[in-house]
Amino acid sequence: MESHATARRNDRMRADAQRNAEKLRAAAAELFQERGLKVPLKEIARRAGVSHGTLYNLYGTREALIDEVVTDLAAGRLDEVAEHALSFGDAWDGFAYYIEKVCELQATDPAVADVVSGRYPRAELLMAVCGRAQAASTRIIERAQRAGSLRPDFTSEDLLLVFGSSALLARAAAGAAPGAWRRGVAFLLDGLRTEAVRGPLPVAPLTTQQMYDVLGGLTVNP
Amino acid sequence: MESHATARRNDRMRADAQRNAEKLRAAAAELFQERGLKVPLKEIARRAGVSHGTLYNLYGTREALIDEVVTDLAAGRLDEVAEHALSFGDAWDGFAYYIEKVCELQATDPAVADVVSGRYPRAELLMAVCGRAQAASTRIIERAQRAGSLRPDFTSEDLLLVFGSSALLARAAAGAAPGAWRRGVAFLLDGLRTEAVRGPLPVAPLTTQQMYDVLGGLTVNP
DNA sequence: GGCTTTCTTGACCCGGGGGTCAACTTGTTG
DNA sequence: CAACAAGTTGACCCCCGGGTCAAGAAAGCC
Repeated sequence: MESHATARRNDRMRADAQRNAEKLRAAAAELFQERGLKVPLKEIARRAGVSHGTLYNLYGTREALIDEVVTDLAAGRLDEVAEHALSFGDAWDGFAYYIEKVCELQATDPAVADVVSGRYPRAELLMAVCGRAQAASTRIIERAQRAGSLRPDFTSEDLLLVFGSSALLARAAAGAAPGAWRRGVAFLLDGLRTEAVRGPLPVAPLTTQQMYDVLGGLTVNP
Repeated sequence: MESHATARRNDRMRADAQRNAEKLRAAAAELFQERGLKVPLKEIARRAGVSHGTLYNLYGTREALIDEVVTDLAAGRLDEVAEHALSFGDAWDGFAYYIEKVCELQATDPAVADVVSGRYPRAELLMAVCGRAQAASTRIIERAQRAGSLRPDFTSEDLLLVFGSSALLARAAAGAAPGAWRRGVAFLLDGLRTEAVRGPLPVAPLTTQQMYDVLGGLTVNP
């Protein structure tokens, strides 16, 4: 069984259908970036100037639309940040850059925030992006730890949780205090240096599975 | 004009109304503690074994119910923690105790989390509690700063934001990784000591108003 | 016990979001 | 240009949560 959108694009679609698909892509991109990945589908259709029935017909699910519209953009930006972080001469600087930049991306683009932390597990391409990002951050973390500047008890699961809560904070503060998240990140970074360590951590690190579960709940619960 | 619930309790209510009010209080207390202050009112009525119409009749608004049921409990616990924090010989230890304890309260009781961070600004008594808590944390912070152990650029607004995001994290992690928040708090505390400071913070502290706005958005947006 | 007043009930309204589908339009193709 | 297939539309369904209110039940008072 083929995925909805994929099947459609391989076969030849009628011209108007192609136009509509394009309008929907554009509208979705806009709204995802403005308000995150869970904007009402009907609203996307409305902005595209198309019936919501058409959206369902062309994409079938929100996840297909996400894969179509958001994944590449997010992937590009995240990869770029990770790559640049690894190019720093000083491992700590690279690590700090990575955290700040990712948090900044999240703060300026709710869609990215949802990619990093929100979790749309049914969006396959998206999940691939997450996997790559996870691998990159592990490299960045381990590099900084090998250099002795990042505390050794910090794990990449911790990092994801940092991203998750920073994203929430940034979103809540977007109107009243854009940039507030920078203070939080700054406090945290100061606490992540090896010299700042004052004792063992109170609980064991999360497993990857636990981390996914937590992230999943982060944007769902409220 | 008198508030709904207050007026009702001063006049003599019919016996069955009193019983229902009590059943509703009990159900609300349970559900608020289980799932936070925004459980559906109809569900509270259901658990109380009463029509939702009765709930509206007896309390009128969610806020009145919150004031009736949650405020005292939350106030008691928060006051107690603050008081104990100030009784520590070492100012830093008191500060650290305060943060950890409040976060723990939030993690074990979603209602408290909503009191501390979620914001129900129409619940008057609740807001009084928030004011007291705010005052207490200011004292705790300033004490630790005077002792030289807490970094001087940390404000009570920062503290509230810490509480806010910790609450979200704790709630998301409640199932998969209870206690995960402790790692976050530990990292942060290490970053809040004066010795950890590595430079000036990137942005100015929030005003109290900004902080309220942010907190308000924290539990609303997702 | 009857009569009044108070209270409770549940059907009903609203809006919002997700999702489906018969009837219609409009491309496309011979 | 006609006829068929492809695509579109919007009315319709669902569930949920908040909120109201006329009718009926129950308490209290004499």
